[in-house]
Amino acid sequence: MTAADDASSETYDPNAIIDKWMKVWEHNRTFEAHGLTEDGDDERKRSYLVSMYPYPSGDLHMGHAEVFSISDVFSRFERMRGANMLMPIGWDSFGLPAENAALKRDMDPREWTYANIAVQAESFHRLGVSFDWRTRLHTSDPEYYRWNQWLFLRMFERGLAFRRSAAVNWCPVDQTVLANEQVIQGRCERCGSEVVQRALTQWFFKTTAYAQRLLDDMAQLEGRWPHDILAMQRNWIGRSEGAEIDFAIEGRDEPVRVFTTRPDTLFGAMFFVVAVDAPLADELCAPEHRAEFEAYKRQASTANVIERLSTDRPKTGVPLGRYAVNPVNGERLPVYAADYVLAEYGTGAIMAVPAHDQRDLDFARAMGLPVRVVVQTGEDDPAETGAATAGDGVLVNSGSFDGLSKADAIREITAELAGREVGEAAVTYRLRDWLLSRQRFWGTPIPIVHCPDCGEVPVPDDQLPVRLPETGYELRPEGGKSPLESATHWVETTCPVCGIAARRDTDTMDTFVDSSWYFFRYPNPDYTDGPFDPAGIERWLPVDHYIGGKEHATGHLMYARFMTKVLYDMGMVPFTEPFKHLTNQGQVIMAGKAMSKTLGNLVNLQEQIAQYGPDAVRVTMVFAGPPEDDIDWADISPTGAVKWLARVWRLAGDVGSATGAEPGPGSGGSAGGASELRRSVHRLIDETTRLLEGERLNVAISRLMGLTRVLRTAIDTGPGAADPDVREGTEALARMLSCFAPFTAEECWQRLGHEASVSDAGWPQAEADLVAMDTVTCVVQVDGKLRDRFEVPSDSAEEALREQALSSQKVRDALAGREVAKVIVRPPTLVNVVGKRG
RNA sequence: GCGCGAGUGGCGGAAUGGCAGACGCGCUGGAUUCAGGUUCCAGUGCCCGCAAGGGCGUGGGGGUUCAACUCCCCCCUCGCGCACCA
Repeated sequence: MTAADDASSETYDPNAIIDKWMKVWEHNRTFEAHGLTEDGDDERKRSYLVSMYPYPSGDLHMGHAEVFSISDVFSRFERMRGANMLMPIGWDSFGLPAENAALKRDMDPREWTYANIAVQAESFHRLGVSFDWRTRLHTSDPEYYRWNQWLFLRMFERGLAFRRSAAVNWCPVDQTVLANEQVIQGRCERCGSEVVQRALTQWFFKTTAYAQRLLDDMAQLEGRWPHDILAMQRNWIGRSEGAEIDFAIEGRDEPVRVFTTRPDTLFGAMFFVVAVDAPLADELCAPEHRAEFEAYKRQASTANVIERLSTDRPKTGVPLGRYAVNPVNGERLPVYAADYVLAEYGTGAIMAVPAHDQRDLDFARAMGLPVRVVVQTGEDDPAETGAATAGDGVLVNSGSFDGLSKADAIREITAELAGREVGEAAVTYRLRDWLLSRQRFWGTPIPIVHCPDCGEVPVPDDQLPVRLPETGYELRPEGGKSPLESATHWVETTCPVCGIAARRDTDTMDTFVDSSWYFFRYPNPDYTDGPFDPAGIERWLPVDHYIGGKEHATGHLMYARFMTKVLYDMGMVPFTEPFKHLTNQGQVIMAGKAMSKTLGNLVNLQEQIAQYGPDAVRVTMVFAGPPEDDIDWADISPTGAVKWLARVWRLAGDVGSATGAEPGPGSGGSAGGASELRRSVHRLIDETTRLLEGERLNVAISRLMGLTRVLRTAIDTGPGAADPDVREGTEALARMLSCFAPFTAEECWQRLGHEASVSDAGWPQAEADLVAMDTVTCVVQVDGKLRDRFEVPSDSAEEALREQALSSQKVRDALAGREVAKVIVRPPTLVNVVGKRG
């Protein structure tokens, strides 16, 4: 009876078609961008879509499947719509896990890394991701990290790369320092162990010099980056406005400067606090307090970061036996050392105003120090309640400034201090410089030679790259020393300037250096005259659409923005922001928890693919919810996707094998004579298109499912499989499906009698006159509640709809005799009849 | 503590001021099948009712509006980020 009977002897085998189409795409170079670095005659709009590159730890996992499934929908959609699309792929192949794996197995990190890359590359092929494989790069290749070194040297020349001693985050397990961005709640991001503070000499990039620009340039990203990422970055940069104020110190020539956001509370300063780990504390300590101070300092430095972070910990500190002088009233303020003041923020010293700062009040109460209210807010006395008052109010106990509001007082007191040159308005940021040196092997060697005579000497450009030594020595880091220290032949060199014996720097770079610019190199990964090809930059950059997880909000994304601004200042790129549009896909979790080996709740991607096929896994990921939402794999199953894809596959088989219809575009024709089927098909094409434009991928799939049902019904109970309108709809379905399920879509396209590739067939065009509705359903409400509905011409006038509604029996019943107070008409879809009350 | 976001059927989710629950999963019933972990059809928010139909319903409370899942205010719960940043 139906054509389905003819095709029913075959079955849909999603895994049998993988190799076939992989080879076709590769042979036809289907997904290669046109003219990577050369001008061509290609008139199409160029579009550059980048997914955050993977780290090669083992095979691809469910998380990768999600990012790349989503990315591939965006990319294929744009390509089908006529863009000259570049979707590159590379590997973030330096880093700790490779090194730890190598140590465990007693092998070279290179072996482990490149073996994993090979596995992942094959898995990407089998997932059907439409990469241009010519872009492939690995950051651990000397041809790549050479340019990390080159960029480092340019930054060194500009004073943006420098070395200094600082209290740094130290992971005792991984035996390396960590950037602030890599410390999560006091723990190492990698291994989860508690981070401790150590004083070490380390390399930094001067990100603080770009704090204001990182903030200002967010204006370019507003609306095109997720709102919460921008909020996190703004928070992370942490701009504070206030004043810097000089306090004279008795017995010291130089005053000590403090930063405060509340210069209006200066008359309420009752004591003065210096960060216990700041050099200033050591300097200011009077001899009779030395023993007590040293004991406290020791105690504070052994506290780990987690303890330091706990906000409700009682305040502690010791007096230093010195006095600071308040510049506005000459009062002598006792100086304390305490660990609640941070050495790294502001100037490492504060004026303490217990009445109006909770921390200062806590400290004052612990130490029995006086409290003086200087802003009358109407709240109860902080000395009694223990709650500092931070709100607006009127100044009291503040000499000639009494009576001023908070805002006025901030302005006037700052001006007064500035006039006497003991203070000035100031801005401070929470952002710290980027600590980039790591005491590990598997990273980019820092291209500096330490010469006993010349100091820090850059390795000349023509000697780059400084290659990592071959292994064969102890890789295990120890005691804060890089494993490279033990590669004696590598370390020992001569000074490039004076030629005497010198030593190479043995630190390697944070891998976030690698990832801060990799997207610039993709268009020409073999370029040898610089880190990236200017022609590629000109043609493809900045990135039109960047896709990746939001765990990189204040790390990678901040570093990439920083690096782009540095490159802009160097004249190497003509833009200041690298990523025009950012999408954060959610995570794939399992039963409410992140998947992890330790929890034993890993879902294996290859098993899922083996069971359901790559297309069903892709569709399941994309259909599960909006791209930015997490997917709980425990809540969903690819069985629905498999069923749907098989349904489409049978549909294409039925239409392809039906006699009487030739392959080709639909019959077209005028809207007047168009079938209801064609109208439905074109309406669904239109909706799907607009949903994809709005990045509503999950809803777009629901429309394709709807199209599938419409076509099935048309075959079974309508005009049949040979009908040209059915063919038109089925071909449109195959084309649109190719974004989500590329293998199945190719197979359908072939069953419909076409040559590969469906990806070259173009996106179906919805015809406007078919999309437009002749009639619509008009709903009639009484007092806002639905009471009736009728089909009306879509150009119905307001008056006609009003009359029709008022003559409805159901409306009259609902009114129950009440008079009509008002009728709201929204032609042609809604009438609301409002009855009189009472 | 500060910042951001979310709460809709048994589940994932649709609906961004105008028909709440599209689409899918699951479940129930039926058809097909030698068989079914196949396919197809129908049903599926809750309550009353044989039905027609009616009432209730988007975390809670208030408000704006002819009309609120949607906008505003308060509260509750959950998630994420930062966290002694002066």
